[in-house]
Amino acid sequence: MTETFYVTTPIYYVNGAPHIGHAYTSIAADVVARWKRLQGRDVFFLTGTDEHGQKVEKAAQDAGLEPQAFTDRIAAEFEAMAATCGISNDDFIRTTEPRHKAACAALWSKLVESGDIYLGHYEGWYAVRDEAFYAEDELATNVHGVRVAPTGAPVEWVREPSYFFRLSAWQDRLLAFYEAHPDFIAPHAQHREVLSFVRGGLNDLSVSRTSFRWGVEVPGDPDHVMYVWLDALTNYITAAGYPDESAERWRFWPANLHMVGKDIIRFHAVYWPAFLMAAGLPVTHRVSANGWWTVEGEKMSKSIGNVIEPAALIAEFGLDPVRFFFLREMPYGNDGDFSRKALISRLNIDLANDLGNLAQRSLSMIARNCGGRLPSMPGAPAHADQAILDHARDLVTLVGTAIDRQAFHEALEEVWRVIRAGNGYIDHQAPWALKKIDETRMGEVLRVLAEVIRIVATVLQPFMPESMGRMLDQLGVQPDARSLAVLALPMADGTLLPPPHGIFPRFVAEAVC
RNA sequence: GGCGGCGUAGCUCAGCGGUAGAGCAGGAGAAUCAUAAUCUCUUGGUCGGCGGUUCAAAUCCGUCCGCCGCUACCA
Repeated sequence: MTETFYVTTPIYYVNGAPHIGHAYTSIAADVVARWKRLQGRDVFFLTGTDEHGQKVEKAAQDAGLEPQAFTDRIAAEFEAMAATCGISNDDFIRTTEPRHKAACAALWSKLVESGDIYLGHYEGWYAVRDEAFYAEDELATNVHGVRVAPTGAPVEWVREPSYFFRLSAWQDRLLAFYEAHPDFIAPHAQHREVLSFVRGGLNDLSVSRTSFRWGVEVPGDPDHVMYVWLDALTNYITAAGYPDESAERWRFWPANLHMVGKDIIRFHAVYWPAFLMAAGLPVTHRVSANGWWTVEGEKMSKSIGNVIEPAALIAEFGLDPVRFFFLREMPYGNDGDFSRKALISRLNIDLANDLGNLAQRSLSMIARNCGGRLPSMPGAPAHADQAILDHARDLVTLVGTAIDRQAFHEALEEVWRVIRAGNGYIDHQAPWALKKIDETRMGEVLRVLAEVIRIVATVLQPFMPESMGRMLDQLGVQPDARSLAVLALPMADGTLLPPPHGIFPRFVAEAVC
């Protein structure tokens, strides 16, 4: 039986339109999903939208719509974003779907049965304007003698009934879990922050609200709706069929990887494993947090007005260059900066000059000097032939281990070392000179290059599916021969190749007036 | 306040105990198959400051300076 692999994006909160932060996380998860498929794994890749909560209720009101109509609209935008970004998700889950509400209710009942949910009271200083509770020591008294939050909003003492999750009881078991699974939280800095947070002690978590209605109703107590994070996190098991553990998709649980933004690491690394353990379910293997994108060195925000929409970006530069840029430019565990200059530089130098041109110069020589047929491999490979072939073949392992650590930029850097070596190889071997003195050797050199490009294009498919598909087309590699396993087999000598066409045109900036 | 991260060539970063590295940018040369793309060589750093440990420190320890993150709900 084929080994399964279950990878998720976060479900995106529908209180605003998709931006490059959402697109980035989805593309990163997509690369993992596509890589695992290339490895031959049985992959389930999930994305979707988180549609409940007071903020959504309010955003709907502001838009003059019923919450469901509002979320239908925004959810459609996120589905469109997935399509625009070439996301290969196997399902798209919305938390307003009946299957999800059923899963939430089932999980809730399970947690009640296990004694991990109890009814109590939530009370504290609440600022209506901020929709947030504040601790006593955060408050100040203003000139009118009114108690106010740090934001200046007046607060009032609120006491409402609430269900609680007995999170405090899970501290030791969580710490034991982290110890037993040192790779559960990535990157390392996030791991430490979570650990320090849990070591600092955990309070029971309020998991229901009575102050608004837009949520999943608590079973047996319709005055309450579930806390949005309990609702939201459950999506990962809903899509696997929960509570039906005989469901066809249940074989994918536990998930292998939740890709998330660094702002929601805690929910995934603390609450989620606690909920799962309390429900007697196995815990996801790994939660990996990515950083933020700044734009031209500045924080991306609506007020600055520098929010970048993925669709516009892709329309201008093309999908694959944008995917490549995101994954190459964001160093694992850090924030990344988005700038037009950097994007154009990556497109022209890395894609057009290095990779595109390597393929074009190699393939056009085969087209013109070998009758467009793939020449034979060297009978006795020269040292230089063997060196670059070995280097290229190592990519399968190097890229694979980097992707397993979500170190996408390292994976790409490894591939580019081979591409640069390819350009060095062709220059040193100078097949255009060999043409006049040793046509057999010229053919061998071109075949080595074809082999290297084939490996490069194969391992880059998850990053740039469409353009690498075209590159493999030009190498005469059949669509069913593009997995990592097939790389072990040589291409067929004499294969007739289609005429080569440039894959990555240079981006020429419009003339500045 | 507590916990943690970062500070290395103009820029983005790797190295984390043993004669300072990569990519990009800059300079010189070569080549001409190719999307005027490529290749080779090269300029450039007292590795934030100061002290300590060590035969030897970007690399370990202390301290100071400067950024940044987390400290219960925006990817």
